[in-house]
Amino acid sequence: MNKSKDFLRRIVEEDLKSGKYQEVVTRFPPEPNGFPHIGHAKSITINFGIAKDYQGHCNLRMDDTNPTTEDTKYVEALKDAVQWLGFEWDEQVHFTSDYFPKLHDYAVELIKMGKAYVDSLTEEEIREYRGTVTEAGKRSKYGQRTVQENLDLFERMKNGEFKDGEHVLRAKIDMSSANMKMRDPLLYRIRHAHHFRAGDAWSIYPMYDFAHCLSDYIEGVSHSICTLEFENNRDIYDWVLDTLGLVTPRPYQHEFARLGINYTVMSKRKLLELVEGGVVSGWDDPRLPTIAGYKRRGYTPESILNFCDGIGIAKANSMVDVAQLEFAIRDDLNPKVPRVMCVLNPLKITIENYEGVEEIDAPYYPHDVPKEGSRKLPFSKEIYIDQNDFDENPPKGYFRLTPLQPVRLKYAYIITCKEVIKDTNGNVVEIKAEYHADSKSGSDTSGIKVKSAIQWVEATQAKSVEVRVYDRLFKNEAPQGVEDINPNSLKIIKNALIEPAVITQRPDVRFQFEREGYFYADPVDYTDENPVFNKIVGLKESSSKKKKAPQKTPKSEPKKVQIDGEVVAMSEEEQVLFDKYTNELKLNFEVANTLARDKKLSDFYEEALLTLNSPVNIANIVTNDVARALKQKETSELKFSAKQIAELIKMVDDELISSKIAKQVFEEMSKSGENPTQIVEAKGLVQISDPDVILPIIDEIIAKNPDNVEKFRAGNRKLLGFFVGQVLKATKGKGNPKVVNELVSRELQ
RNA sequence: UGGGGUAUGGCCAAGCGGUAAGGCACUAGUUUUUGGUACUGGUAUUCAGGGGUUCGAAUCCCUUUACCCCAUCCA
Repeated sequence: MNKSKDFLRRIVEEDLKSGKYQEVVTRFPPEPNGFPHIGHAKSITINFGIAKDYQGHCNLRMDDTNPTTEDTKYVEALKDAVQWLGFEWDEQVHFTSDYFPKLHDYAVELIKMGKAYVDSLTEEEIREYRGTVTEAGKRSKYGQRTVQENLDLFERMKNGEFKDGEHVLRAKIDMSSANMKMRDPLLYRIRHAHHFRAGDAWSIYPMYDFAHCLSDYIEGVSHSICTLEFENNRDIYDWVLDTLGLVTPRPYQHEFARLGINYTVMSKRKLLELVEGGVVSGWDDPRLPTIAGYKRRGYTPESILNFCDGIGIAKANSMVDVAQLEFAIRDDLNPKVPRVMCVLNPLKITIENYEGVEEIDAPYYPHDVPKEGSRKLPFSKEIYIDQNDFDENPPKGYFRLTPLQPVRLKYAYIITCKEVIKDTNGNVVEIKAEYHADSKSGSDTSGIKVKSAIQWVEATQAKSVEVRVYDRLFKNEAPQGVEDINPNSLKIIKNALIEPAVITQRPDVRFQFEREGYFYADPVDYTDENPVFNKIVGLKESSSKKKKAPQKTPKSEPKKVQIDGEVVAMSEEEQVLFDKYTNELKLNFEVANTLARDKKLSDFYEEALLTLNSPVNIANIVTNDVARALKQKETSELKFSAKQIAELIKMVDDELISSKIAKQVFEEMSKSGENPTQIVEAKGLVQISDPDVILPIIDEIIAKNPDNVEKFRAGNRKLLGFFVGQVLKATKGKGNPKVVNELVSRELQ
């Protein structure tokens, strides 16, 4: 139960530990312009889950900055989703629109700072001026406007003096930024539209990039968690808060990968298409990946939560297999719901040697579900079984009823087929059978061996019900649109037959129809007169039962050959350096190449060489470790000098310390800037090479790990690293690894 | 093409220089009056490819490749 933490929780823990925040505050910030889907559920479990885990809190905030697309019906759906999943928000639901006045004031402040201006270019011009990903953009001439002008214009925008699109407010950042998002992003636009909450009070509305960070700040959010596609927006997020001088504690944005599931679509646009195009019956169509859809289908909140928990949180775009979701719901329902019998495709059986009626007591739960409850099953000479449970010409390995193979009617008797009656088309329409009176379940003395027990219903008392059998909405793993719709995603069975107790006793709303799957009494269409059940998910089927299993070829794909791209040629200058390094200094090709191509590195290297003539070892540490430090910083920002590196390598050359220790010292040095010799002395890092000291430690480790020794001797050579590591750890890293390695392998023989 | 990300089994995903976790899927067996469940076992000589550093690399360095995001007055 030591499940490792995801990267977000790790960040939160660090921030709490370092005192950056006293309390973690997150938020779930959907735009109320569509129904929430399971991707939102992931976000909800992350945001509310983290708040819960660290005793913080999470706000539910409607990001309602675009009056033309949003609607209050969506906020209800969003609230419902959060509640259904079992989370609570503090006091009230927050709305970005509540902050419009504050947001406006911040905008004015920015203008006064000369950091925002009113632009009056047309929409098209703005696009042109923005440039492209490879070409810089250029600032509009309106960027020259004075603070006074901007203030005045912005005020008049607010007062509704202009038409939509006449002006916008933009941040004054950098029109040539490599990050397109930073090319003077729009902050406010004019919209003479009715806002579902703010009414007609505003004629200007803030853009996402301006409103979101400030709303987070206003609410005291500590960790603003969003999906990957906002990575580029993080720069604006920081810019706005920094520019306004909104410091400690202020929120920081962190991104995770959104959820993708195969055989379905998740984008709001595509979902909307399906709903509006009438492809599905509505936002709560049970085939949709919407929360409303899952809810209507019969999924439990627990199953969704467990699913979200199971898939993890990371930054790699991924596509989760629906099988994982199906597992979550089966796993949740299996120990909870009553088992009942329902025949989906009825086939009449007449038991010729049975007379009268009886009632059979049958438990609602199987032996492995520790729950109580039972019902009476009527039994008579006329019953129905499922068409699939009889086969006149069975394939090998068929367990159910055949002309030659008897079968048990679950909880009741064993029957044997006597006659198969067909219609004019050759379809089996009825079976005449005989039952074995001494085979009654629980007191079977017949000695007949059957391979299966099947579900059945008594003909006269069975209730006719409608069963809606759902399958995946799309036939493709990564569907593009309606052309990929699975034509068989909904099969309505009007006259399925169910045992009477289900309708009369109503022991639950969710059931397992034995040997079929899990079903849910449809919360909308179910009535006592016309009961309707939705199939939630089928039972898992072992491969032997699957008819024509869509056998996926295991793998055996030829290994992909990866083409190497071309490396940029060296400049003349670099080439000279490269030749010198390989020929004179005898550096290996790769090291020389790295050094020669990087001016910062080669300069640093040459300087270190001045102090110590150990070209190879210095080259190695410079290309590997110094290079890492230099990735983030300039040479001048480094805490250590080339001279100190030389000093460090001197110790390695003198075998005073191992290269492993050298790395450790290097880390220390790059943090503190202390002299390497001092670090070595202060920490007593001088290496131990004396076998007399090392041997006892090795023996101890060997004595402590007898099973690993055995495994090693059995041929698991990888364990050598384990032992060396243990010994090195015991010497606090001071053991001479080369010596330790030799001694360990000798001792283990 | 500039910038920002990401690559670990069929699908997710841990791992942060010292024995490649776990779940789903798959598979074999045991139990079973659900071809369900439960239980037990099997499934990566290898971490996108190639080099380098190191006694030791999925982890550090160099390099190549593939995929995703950014040029809405959407969020």
